[in-house]
Amino acid sequence: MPELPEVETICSCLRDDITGETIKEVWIKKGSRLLRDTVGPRALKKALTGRKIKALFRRGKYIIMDLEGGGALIIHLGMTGAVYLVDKSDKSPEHTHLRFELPGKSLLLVDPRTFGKVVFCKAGEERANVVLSRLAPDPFDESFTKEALLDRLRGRTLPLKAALLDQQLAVSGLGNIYVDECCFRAGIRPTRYAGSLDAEEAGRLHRAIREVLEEAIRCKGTTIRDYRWAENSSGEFLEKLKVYGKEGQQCSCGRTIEKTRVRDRSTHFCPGCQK
DNA sequence: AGTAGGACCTGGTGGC
DNA sequence: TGCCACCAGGTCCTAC
Repeated sequence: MPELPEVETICSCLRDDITGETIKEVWIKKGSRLLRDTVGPRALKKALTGRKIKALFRRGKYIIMDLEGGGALIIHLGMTGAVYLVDKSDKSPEHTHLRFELPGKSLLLVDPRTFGKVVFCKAGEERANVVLSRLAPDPFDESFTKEALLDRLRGRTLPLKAALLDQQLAVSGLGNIYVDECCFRAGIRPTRYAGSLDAEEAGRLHRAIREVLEEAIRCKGTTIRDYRWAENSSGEFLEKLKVYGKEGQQCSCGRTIEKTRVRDRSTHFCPGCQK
């Protein structure tokens, strides 16, 4: 499940290989659900063919491919999406939705469960994109401070877990796995009301979010089920998880990790370490 | 406006 | 062995 560290890893792996390259040809899966929120396949093909890739970067969990001369392709990988390069001679695997022919290589977007999506923004409309303009600060953005975090959570009556999963509320880029890990590192129960955090706790949470994500990026993400950061490679953060998927196991403090549900999402915490 | 909960989707898994 | 219910969760939609 691609969250911020996985998306960051994908971008940094692909960046050098595709920046400056021209999209020679575009193939789109017939009736692809990933295009449900953007222009039709014919228009998309026309908009991309012959264009040079100017930059590839990330905002929250979104991948943004800037095109030379304006315009951008915004990609969200949902739960099971993957973007990677293959040889030109390689066949597209099952569930390939998009294939760009680049000089010497092919760029694939593969997504079995089609929770992901692709949106094309015309020149000058990139900043106006509805999704991106509403996104909460990126955890590594200067504007993401402990004061801003406290401020955004203040007065909220929803569970902290739900607040951190909301990409528009306090911080963007966190998903189910990293929210649990960040709350554990901060020593705060994810079931608490978001507005109940004091300044000291918000400071701990702020630091935990940056530390956990930095470490996960160094590990090239977490591999659980279908996520791969590139073809035939997997992240190593799985081994560093402290609570996610560890229910019934012993925490280093001696207590047993518990699993509960918050807003219908599996939620893991240590009753000893997290108040 | 804030909050809650269901829908979407399909591969993998475990029970029978 | 085969079948099937169930689970995973990011985001969007609707209801209150």
